[in-house]
Amino acid sequence: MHYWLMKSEPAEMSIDDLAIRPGQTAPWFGVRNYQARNFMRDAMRIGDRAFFYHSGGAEPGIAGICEVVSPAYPDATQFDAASPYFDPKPSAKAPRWFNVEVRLLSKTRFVPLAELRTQPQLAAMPLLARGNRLSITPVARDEWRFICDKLIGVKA
DNA sequence: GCCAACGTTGGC
DNA sequence: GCCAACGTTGGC
Repeated sequence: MHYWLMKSEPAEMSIDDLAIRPGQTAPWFGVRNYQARNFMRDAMRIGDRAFFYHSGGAEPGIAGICEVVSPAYPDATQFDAASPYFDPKPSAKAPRWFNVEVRLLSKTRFVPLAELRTQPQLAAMPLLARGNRLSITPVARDEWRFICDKLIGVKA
């Protein structure tokens, strides 16, 4: 199993929005970055865990824990001219963008980005790298355990 | 609202 | 294939 961190702007979809969806499940559509797409398409597996991270809001940070519940499949919004995520270049035969689906496992104590930055054990996280903008980043097993055990207070 | 950092585009 | 220009992300 692999671990991830997935960013969502609360205005787009917050942890509470996810919590009230049918099955507490949502497609992670709208990723338009090749590196993040490749993580979803090539590396994510059903059963992988991910931190649900709020970005762009008043206070960024980890808000919950999710589980990957589907393989990656073509992101429908790339074909939808009415969607802000519309991309004219891909075709149905050659889709460019993919998404998995995630299910909420638990809403957690909110762990602010500023708190993550103070932890030496987490210094290598891509999330904390200077200038990082990737919306999906891998989390190492020991980083996952540390955040769950020491910061959130749940068993990893 | 600002701006640093980064990815993408497109002309050559 | 290079690289300047542009658009976007996201913390502050």
